[in-house]
Amino acid sequence: MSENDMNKNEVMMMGQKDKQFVEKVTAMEDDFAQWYTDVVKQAELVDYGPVRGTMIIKPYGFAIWENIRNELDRKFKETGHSNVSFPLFIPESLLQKEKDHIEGFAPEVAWVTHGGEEELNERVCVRPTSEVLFGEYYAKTINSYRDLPKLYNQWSNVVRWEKTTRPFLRSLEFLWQEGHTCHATGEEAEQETRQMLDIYADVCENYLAIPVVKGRKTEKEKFAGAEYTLTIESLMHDGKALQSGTSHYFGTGFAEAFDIRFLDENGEQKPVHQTSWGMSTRIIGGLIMVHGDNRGLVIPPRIAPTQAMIVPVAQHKEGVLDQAYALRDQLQDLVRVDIDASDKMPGWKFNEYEMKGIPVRIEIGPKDIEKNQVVLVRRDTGEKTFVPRNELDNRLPALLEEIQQNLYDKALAHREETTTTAVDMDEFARNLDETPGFIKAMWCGDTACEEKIKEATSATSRCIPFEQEKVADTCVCCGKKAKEMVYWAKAY
RNA sequence: CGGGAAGUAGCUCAGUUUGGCAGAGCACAUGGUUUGGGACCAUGGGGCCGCAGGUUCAAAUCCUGUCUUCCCGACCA
Repeated sequence: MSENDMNKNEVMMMGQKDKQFVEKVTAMEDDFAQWYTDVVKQAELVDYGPVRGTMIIKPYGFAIWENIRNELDRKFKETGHSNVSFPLFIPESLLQKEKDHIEGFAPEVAWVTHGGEEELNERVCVRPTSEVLFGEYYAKTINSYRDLPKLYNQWSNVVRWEKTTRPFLRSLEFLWQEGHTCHATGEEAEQETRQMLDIYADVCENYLAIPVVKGRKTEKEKFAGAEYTLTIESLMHDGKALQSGTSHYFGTGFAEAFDIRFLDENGEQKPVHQTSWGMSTRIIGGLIMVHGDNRGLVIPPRIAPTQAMIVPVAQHKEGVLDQAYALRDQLQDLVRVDIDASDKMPGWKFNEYEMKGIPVRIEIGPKDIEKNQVVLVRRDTGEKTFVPRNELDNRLPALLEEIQQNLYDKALAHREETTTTAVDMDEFARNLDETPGFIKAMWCGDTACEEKIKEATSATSRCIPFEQEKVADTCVCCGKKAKEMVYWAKAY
């Protein structure tokens, strides 16, 4: 079943009464960008801040971020990393120290020029990322091989003065984590780079139910100042790609610029080998665009702040609320369950929690109490099942797992359906137009071809996947001998 | 940064053409009746008409500037 068919069916399933609801959210087939904006607002994830491009992350949006954060943080700590907090400001002279780095970020840093009324001797920027702060600190504090490895991470906000902005996908300020590590050898640093990418992929696939392609960025797309950048790329519902997490290997480039040296076992001065890696609130944008539908958000159970919402029906009737609360008490050690006992109409609540993407709704009313059952309604398929109370402890967690798996399977199927191969530019352009998604195509390794492809189609190289596959012998653009297979797509 | 659209109650918008008392629906509060897909009746509260100038006896309305949001493009590791 194609995505379009699925959407039509979903709309049909809504029935007559929900037409007014549909008007609240633009249909994704009509205008995907508007659909995204509508969902973000209607699901109460964010509001806009007073400065252009800034956002207020509301309780529900932040709860989702907290769950993602907790999962990542747990894995960082399991792999030996420590959390720290570095300053918000970077003096200009420090930012200038690594040439490629400053060139990459200069166009989008925010500068502070005054403290109160007084002009500063040296202006300071608000961190767009913190490599230089960590670099300067490591230079002061690392002396011996015994100080290595240094495995630091920080959860912070950063500022990049973007021209156009959208909630989560591109905002002037965003939340993320940035890991910065130093190692005695290149091999160890490269292992770290890969390890962190694998953690990002794990969280994406197993918690957010977002399938990813792992690979390396081209020279053109890599991080400013890195030796190479590893990335996980995911595919949104509209066929555009989202860079979902990156892990950079710096070699000794920053160490040399910042003079981060250590004495090894033989008493020799050596530069450290570094990495940095980050994942941001941008991934929430990915979550919305991978799983969402015309009724709003769909949150995968493992990351959902509320996994099941109890909606009492005819709650004014004797015993209904008591039973509903008893149900919550019964379930709350098993799943993240909540109850809406407000005096809103049940239909209002149904729509509200569908908009918020809560994986399962549990209805309990007089008829259910009489039959000693509840009604479970899946958010992903809309399917209703009647479940005896004494089976609920087993069936509910099982259903949540099933939903989690189904969301991943659906997202993967969509990616597979829209991933095509192209051997020449005609086919490339046709695929991009007819089945927007990833295009697998061979590349000669020349940046000029990348630029040409971007100019002609507005698609960019997303990554050189670790899992290579030879789809032709020659470069899709210039026809010369191909070096490697690259995933291409229009990107966010 | 270019092109387009918009900003009036918490939300969606009417009113702007042709200057003359600040409006509706939803939401909110109170009371009552309701409750298996966005209930109903009654009463009530809520406004710097984005902001700053200007024109005028009089500005939501006309003029200038500016800020913000949305869509498209350019830019963006």
